[in-house]
Amino acid sequence: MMKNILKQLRKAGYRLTKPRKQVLEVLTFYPQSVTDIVTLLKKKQAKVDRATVYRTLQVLVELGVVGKTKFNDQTTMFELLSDDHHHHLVCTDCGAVEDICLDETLLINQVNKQTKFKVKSHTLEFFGLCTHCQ
Amino acid sequence: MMKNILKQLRKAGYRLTKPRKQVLEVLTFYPQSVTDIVTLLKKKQAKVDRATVYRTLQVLVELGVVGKTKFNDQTTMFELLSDDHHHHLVCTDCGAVEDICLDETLLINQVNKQTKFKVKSHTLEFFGLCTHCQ
DNA sequence: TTAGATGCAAAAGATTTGCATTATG
DNA sequence: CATAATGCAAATCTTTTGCATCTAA
Repeated sequence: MMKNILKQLRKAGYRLTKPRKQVLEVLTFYPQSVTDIVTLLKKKQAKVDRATVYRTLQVLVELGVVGKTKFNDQTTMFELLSDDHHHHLVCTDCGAVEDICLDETLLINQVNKQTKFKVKSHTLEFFGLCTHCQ
Repeated sequence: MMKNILKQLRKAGYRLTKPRKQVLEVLTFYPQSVTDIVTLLKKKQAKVDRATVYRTLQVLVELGVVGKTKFNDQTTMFELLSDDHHHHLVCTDCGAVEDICLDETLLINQVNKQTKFKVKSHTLEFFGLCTHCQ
């Protein structure tokens, strides 16, 4: 998995530095804030500057390896992207995040029918109550 | 329209102050950043402090009169909500925003079928190229 | 060896908050 | 007239940037 990402980085002309590997080590398939990531790095004794974390995430998002999502409050979240294109169910009570796979072709079709706008990407998040909190 | 909002404010126990009315005057049905709003207010000679703009927007969002959206970059956007529940087509080239009305019941149904999560709200934005920029 | 990457510190934004003052109801 | 709301300034937080130093290739 991560091996693969490292290859992609190289292919794109980026160096495989220690900080970059360390950031990749703490990234997950669920969304984390920059602060989450920095905290995890500290816990692992990995001394990576916050600015470097930002720079690394920027590169990874560019490569399409990491997704950048905004939740309803303020926070920007980052997560590793798997092959399955999924969305989030965010609990507004406890903050838990569930993944869900949806078929959006119907939606995209609606857009194409209504306008000439060329859709390249989209964001879709759901907010509500998880099983625990309802 | 705005009369109606003022009534809602009153009913909720808020005072109809000059700053609140002035903010409402510059709000639109398309998304604007706080800076946009502050600039418009200045143009109109309305002296409303940035902090007051934030506080007012917070109240209006709470009342469900104003929608708060995040676009892909960084900026938080605010817009008056009309009765029609619509979504945005954001041009990644020129920044233009089109509205579009979609029927998401199919989507919500998919969610309900797959999980016990209780969906209260959702966000859905599309990014791509407008007719001009493609 | 050398250009790209990092750390650090400072800058730039965005948002929030405390408090004395103002003005709505 | 009581108190909710405002303006102002300061405090926080998030993200970006300049630059000297370091390091992967």
